Amino acid sequence: MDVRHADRIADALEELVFTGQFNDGDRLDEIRLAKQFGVSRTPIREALQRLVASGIAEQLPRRGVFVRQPGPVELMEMFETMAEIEAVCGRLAARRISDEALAELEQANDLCRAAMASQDTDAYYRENERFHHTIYAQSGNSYLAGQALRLHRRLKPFRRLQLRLRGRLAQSMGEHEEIVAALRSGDDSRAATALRDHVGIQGEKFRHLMTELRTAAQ
Amino acid sequence: MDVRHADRIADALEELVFTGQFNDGDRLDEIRLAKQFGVSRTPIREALQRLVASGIAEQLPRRGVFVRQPGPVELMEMFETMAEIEAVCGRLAARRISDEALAELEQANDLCRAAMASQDTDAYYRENERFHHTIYAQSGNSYLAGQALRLHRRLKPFRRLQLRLRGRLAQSMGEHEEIVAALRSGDDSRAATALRDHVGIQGEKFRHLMTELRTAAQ
DNA sequence: GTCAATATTTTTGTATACAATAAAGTGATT
DNA sequence: AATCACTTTATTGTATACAAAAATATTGAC
Repeated sequence: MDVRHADRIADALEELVFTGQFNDGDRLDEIRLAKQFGVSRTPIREALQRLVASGIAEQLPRRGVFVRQPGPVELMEMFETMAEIEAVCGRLAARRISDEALAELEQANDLCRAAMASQDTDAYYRENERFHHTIYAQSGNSYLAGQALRLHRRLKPFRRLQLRLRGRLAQSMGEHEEIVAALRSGDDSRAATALRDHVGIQGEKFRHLMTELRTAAQ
Repeated sequence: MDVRHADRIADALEELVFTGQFNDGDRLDEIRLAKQFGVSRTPIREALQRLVASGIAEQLPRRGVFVRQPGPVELMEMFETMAEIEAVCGRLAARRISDEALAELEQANDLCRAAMASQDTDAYYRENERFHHTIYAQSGNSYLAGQALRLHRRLKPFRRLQLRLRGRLAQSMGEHEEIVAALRSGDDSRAATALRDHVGIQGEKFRHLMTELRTAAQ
């Protein structure tokens, strides 16, 4: 457990931002954070650099670092990008996926279904993540998979809100099955479409995300 | 011109890595760099953090920061990802592009052609970039456009090698015209395919990139 | 009381000092 | 000669000190 303070603090700050402990535009005060974490400014500044690099915060030279929560527009753009990237992963995976991975997708779906039945939200999220991560990996392009993973993580706190919608879980499960079927058949454009529609936010999903965002902001 | 040392140094180091002044695995010695740039270790360390964040270098805790040049496999993956992301930009742009932007694409193509005729390599690169950046922007998704731009920049040094291939420029111009035609017709899948094929590396292009890489490594 | 000019405080950015860990060197033992 | 323990050196990570810029407070004129 001998990890650099800077890394530990960066993770902690990320978590704080993601869980809504900071509002958009809040200044991340070095001295205050240093006292809070019981370290000097140096590791705090390194951690802040990491937040800036990952787009969670913004740096104004000689002014400070400010948290930057995505607004509705940017959030929509990020979800659209995620949908398109997952579609690409699916397109490539349809031609490259292994039988083992197909089995893993189905297993993840089974466990998702079980989690849904037993109201085990955590398990559902875990298996849902495994499902998507497997598709990223099966794109056969680890750079692309890394990018997908990165954005997936960035959107995590917002996806959480989204899935509370009544009946959404059952619909999501059906979409997962269509995705697996498309991948199994090797139909790349079908897989791309299925994933794009699954991840994308339109119609009811969009309306719901907006209301959730409004309430979360207060 | 009152810019932070750390930012200036990060840009300089990026440039040094991109222009091949460092080999894969080279350690970026803080003390040496500090003397070289005439500053203390502090801004050097901030700059190194930025390189690590952007994937140009890797950090091993309590060991140092090492430059990480992509090998042939990762490079192919990055080019494939670039091709797919450009395809996505094209797919979205086909439905969203403005008449002004279409005119700008054609102007960029005209200037590309002129640059080709007068052997003005710099002008060619400049207009080629404008062509692609315009398509990113016309995706109507500024987050996606930002990601595309980021990867485009990362691949810049390698694209330079690639385009030296005799006759490649003329072929590239033809592909540009097909892309514009697809965008003008609003045919999203045609635009996606045209861009994917244009950016992707297959057949002769692949073989050529590999030999260029081999010679560049020495 | 308001506004501008100036002084004070705060905060960032950089330099330096120090502590902890890893790497390199040294010598004894087999 | 090779290997292991131990010492020395070098390098990273963190703390602190200082300089410069920005933010804030204070003073004085009107």
